[in-house]
Amino acid sequence: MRAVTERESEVLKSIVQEYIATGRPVGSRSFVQKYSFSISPATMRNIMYDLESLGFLTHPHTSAGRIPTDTGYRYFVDFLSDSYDISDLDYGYIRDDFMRSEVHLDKMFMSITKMLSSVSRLAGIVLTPNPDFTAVKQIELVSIDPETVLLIIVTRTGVVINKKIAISERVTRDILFSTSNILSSEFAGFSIYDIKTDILGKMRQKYSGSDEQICLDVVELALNSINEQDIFIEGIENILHIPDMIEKEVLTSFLRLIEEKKNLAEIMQRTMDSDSVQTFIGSEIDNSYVVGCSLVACCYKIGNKNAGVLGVIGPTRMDYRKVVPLVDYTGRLVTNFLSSVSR
Amino acid sequence: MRAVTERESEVLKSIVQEYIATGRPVGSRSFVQKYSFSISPATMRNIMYDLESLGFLTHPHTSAGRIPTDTGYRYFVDFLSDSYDISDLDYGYIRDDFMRSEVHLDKMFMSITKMLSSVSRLAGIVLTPNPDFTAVKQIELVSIDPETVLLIIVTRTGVVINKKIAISERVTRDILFSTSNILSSEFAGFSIYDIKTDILGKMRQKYSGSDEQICLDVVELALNSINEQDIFIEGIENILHIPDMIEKEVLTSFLRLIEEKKNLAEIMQRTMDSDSVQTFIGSEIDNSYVVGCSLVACCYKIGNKNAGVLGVIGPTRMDYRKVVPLVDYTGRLVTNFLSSVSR
DNA sequence: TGTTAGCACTCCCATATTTTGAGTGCTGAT
DNA sequence: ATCAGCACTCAAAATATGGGAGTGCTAACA
Repeated sequence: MRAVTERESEVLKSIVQEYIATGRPVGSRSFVQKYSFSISPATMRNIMYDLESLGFLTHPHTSAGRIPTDTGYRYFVDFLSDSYDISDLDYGYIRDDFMRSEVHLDKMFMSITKMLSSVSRLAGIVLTPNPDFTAVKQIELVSIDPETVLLIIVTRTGVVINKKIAISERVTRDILFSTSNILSSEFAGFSIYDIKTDILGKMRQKYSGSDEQICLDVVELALNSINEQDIFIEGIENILHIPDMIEKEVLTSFLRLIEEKKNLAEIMQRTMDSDSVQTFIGSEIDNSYVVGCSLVACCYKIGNKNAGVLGVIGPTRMDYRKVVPLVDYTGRLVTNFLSSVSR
Repeated sequence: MRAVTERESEVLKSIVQEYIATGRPVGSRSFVQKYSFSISPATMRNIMYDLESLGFLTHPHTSAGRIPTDTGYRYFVDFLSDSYDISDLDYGYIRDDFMRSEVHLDKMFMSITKMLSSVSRLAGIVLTPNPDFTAVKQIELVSIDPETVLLIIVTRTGVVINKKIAISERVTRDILFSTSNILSSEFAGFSIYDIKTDILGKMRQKYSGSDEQICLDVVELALNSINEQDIFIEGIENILHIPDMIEKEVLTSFLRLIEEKKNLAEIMQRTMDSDSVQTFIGSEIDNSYVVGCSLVACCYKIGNKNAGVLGVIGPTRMDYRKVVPLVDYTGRLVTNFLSSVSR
């Protein structure tokens, strides 16, 4: 497959933009006119034909204008879309709004989700931080009945995680207390990830044979089963006011997508490796069923580790030039906030 | 306004049933035929006319059949609908399914919500128990930094509630520890409600002037701010496959309803006073905006106090004969489960 | 060889027109 | 009270019709 020429690129870019703006198939004549191309409609048709052979465009029926394929959007987003500059969009008020919001972390994420949705006029989505990567501030063991111990972890971000642990052997309150102290002093400042991969091993040697050993084992088990990532979605009703979505197939795939939160979390996770905004267009989201929807997402960090993901879900025909910088900006905002709060 | 005659009742009942089944306005001729009424269509028209004057029926336009008004549905549900018998519907498998599910309470509620949605083919909804009414098993205070104490409450149902408390005055670990012990012994077995209304007052007298007094005050504050009721909703996409819902107004009001979880929780709360299944038809849900949606809900208990609410949301034209017993049955199921688990 | 005008053809779409069928409301007779 | 009969209504489906915006192709031109 041959490369795309300069002129073809330019045309493709304009076609995608035009289609994003109007939602109607783009035909040669009016398009040449509107965008003041200095070529005739006939030439435009030839270019369109070529772009179609290359897989970037298609038409709904013989005598209709062209619309972008998923591949076309992909090429547009990767190479052609010049995002608006943040400063042009004036997101200052977002920051102000945001800073006024409560310190409670869950509420913060909820308000971020709402904000993403209301600014983009699409659905906002936030995956809360993977606790593995947040630094532990304090850790505590509390006996709640003879066979159960409650493990409480307070993170630097102020989140409280608790996990019940079944404990078979008899462990006295004193042992719990001393283990708590040991854990707090040894774990403080490290992330759960560090603890699991590194610290626990060292401690096992250090305390082998002692009474506290028993506790260490179950604590490890408990740490491995921590899985407190939540997903927030807001603005579903925005989506329904979008004409593209009324097509039953599209709407169904959207709803199935957001209802299967577990699956959605996995999809979001794929962003975790990257530091920049990622777009998932149509079937790229989930090769099975998704039609007509796209996801724009990026990570936010705690410390210097990617901890969670936030973004926007909407129709494939969305204004990436605006959505991408919005997601980008919001990501940085959350990153900054979390680093200020977990200090 | 005069009373409804026997015959009118019978006709109304059949009309509502017919409309629930078909979704099409019920006209006199075909209706008389289908239901083998021994009257002529003309007479039927007269009856329909009367039912319309009474406010139970309406027509979409002059030459269309009749459809029930919200008042009509209300009358139907209150006086005319003979619910299916549980045994006819064979919900045994629900119980089996359910008993196989995990003991973790959140997961239990989630699976109940899913079950309600999949059996009714509508949206299932569960309001988790008001912690006020669940008995406290254990209570613990843990210092997490000089100005903050974490209050941990474990309920008999195994739910862990935690609440950060800002504490201004210097409180030593020892005082926290002894307060924890006092709280655990004094509170154990009582509900948070009991504690707030009764126990705390008595304790204040008992410990007035002591070091622990300081803690008691903040604990009271913390108890008052506990508000851990969650709402689970599942099966939203079921709703979209229902022809009644495609009307934009209906769909929007449905989505606005379920998106405003806080508001929805309040609506569900209204069921708390009653021990039987409640139906909210159309505007009864929320006198402002709701059109075409109904809520069928009932309470489940912990001990003998109504603790939470579960139910089904769907179009007003839903099959109450099936939905009502389903909700009823599920409520009992959850009640039984909770009493078995909190023993 | 790339560009373009011209032309035949296609097909959607909006609009109007007609037909059909299920319905109502009324009236006068039983 | 009940009901047959009839005129009337209206939505929805089926059927035209014209126009507009589009494509693809070809042949000529720079």
